[in-house]
Amino acid sequence: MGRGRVQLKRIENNINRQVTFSKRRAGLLKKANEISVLCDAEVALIVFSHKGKLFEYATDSCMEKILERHERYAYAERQLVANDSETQGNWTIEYSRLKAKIELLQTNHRHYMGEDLGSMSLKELQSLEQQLDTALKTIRTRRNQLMYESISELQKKEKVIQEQNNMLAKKIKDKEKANTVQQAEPWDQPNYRVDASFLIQQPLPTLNMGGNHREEAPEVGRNELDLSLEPFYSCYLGCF
Amino acid sequence: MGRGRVQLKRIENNINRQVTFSKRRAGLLKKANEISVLCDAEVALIVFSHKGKLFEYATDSCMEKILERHERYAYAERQLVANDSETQGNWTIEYSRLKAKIELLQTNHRHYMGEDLGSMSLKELQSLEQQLDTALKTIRTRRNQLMYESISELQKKEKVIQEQNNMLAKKIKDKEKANTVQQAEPWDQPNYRVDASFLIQQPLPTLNMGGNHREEAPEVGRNELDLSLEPFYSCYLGCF
DNA sequence: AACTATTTATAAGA
DNA sequence: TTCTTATAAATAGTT
Repeated sequence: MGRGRVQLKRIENNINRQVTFSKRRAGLLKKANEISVLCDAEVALIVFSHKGKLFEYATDSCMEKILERHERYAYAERQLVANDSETQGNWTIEYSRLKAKIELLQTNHRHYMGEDLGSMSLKELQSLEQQLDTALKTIRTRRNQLMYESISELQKKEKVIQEQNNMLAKKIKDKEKANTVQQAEPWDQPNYRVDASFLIQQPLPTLNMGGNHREEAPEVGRNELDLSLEPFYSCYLGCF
Repeated sequence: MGRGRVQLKRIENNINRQVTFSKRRAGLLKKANEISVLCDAEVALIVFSHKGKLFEYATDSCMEKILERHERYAYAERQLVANDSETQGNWTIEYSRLKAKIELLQTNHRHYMGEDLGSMSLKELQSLEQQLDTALKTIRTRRNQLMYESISELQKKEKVIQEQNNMLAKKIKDKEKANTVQQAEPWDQPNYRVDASFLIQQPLPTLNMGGNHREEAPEVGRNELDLSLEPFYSCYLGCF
């Protein structure tokens, strides 16, 4: 169905594979629904993309019900030999089934956690790598947003403080002037002016936190933070 | 696809319904296989005919594996549904199920913690890596939140500094006054400047938050945080 | 089950 | 992603 014949083998081109997947997934789900409705059948369809995203369809949106029905069937087939109706045997069988299930779940989970990877195919490993990559991108985007907002806030604050400092300096200067008028002498000292300037002369901190950290969270307790604002802000002056 | 259009509703004629079911079932299974192969997807398809007969397709003939994977995805939803579905069932069985679920949860958790990874296949390893990346994102988001809170703290601190500035100004004023009274020349003293400068000369804390730790969450109580913001934020300078 | 007339699905290209 | 279009496929009705 298309402009060219389709070879029934994996599409190597990444883009094409993804596009084809989207289209065929839609088609498959549609047809699953159609046969379900037209023929009064019960259908459960589960599709995991190469990247691990889940898509599913189930008649009447009742996936669990169908899966359980299937499980019963599959189990019955496995136990081709007769069970004595609803007696103790059932319990034992059920128990065995659950036990097997647990084992499978445990194995799967172990793999998700990064254990027992020896049995994974290259395909599977590639899939995992892709998913992690995407997630990482999203996180970084969000972090950047948050950082940007924080910086904006800081810049605003910086302005306010700076103005206040200026005001303060000016006030002192005025005072000095008044003094001069009264006393003349001492205010002529060159140092006097300098004395007030400390208000805006902030030491630029040398920080070693730049770039390469990968840690999740700072281990620093919140309430013991040294909130010296000046150096903090100064860090960012060069960033914009 | 045929000589007439299809109404998306149950085919009432029994024969027609059965025939259509056969045809469409074959088509559906074929397409399920195609998307699986072409797009490297993992597909599970379960179809129960109106009469209850089971037909199924699973990528690599590994139905159980795919169903388990699905179960992991839908676990949260499952928990909601699971309770109703088997209330009447054997208590012992129900108990076994619950036990199994608990076990699964525990296993999953262990995996998320990074334990017991030894048995994973390459494919499985890939999958796990993706999950970890996602976790990493979440963690970083949380860190951003913490940073935001730190900023709030900074703002509070800012207030304190302002007050200190005010104090300083007042001090200067007093000094000046005293000086005037004494007529001396205290302003030439090198110490004068230094005396006031304490207000802005904060020790720069040396923080080890930079890079290589991998702990998920700081075990430090929030109220004990060292809020020295400067180095903390500087961590990010390299990130933009 | 086979056979087609048609409808659908979809590969490519934009 | 979405739309368009040429074609391949699927399939409804028929035999």
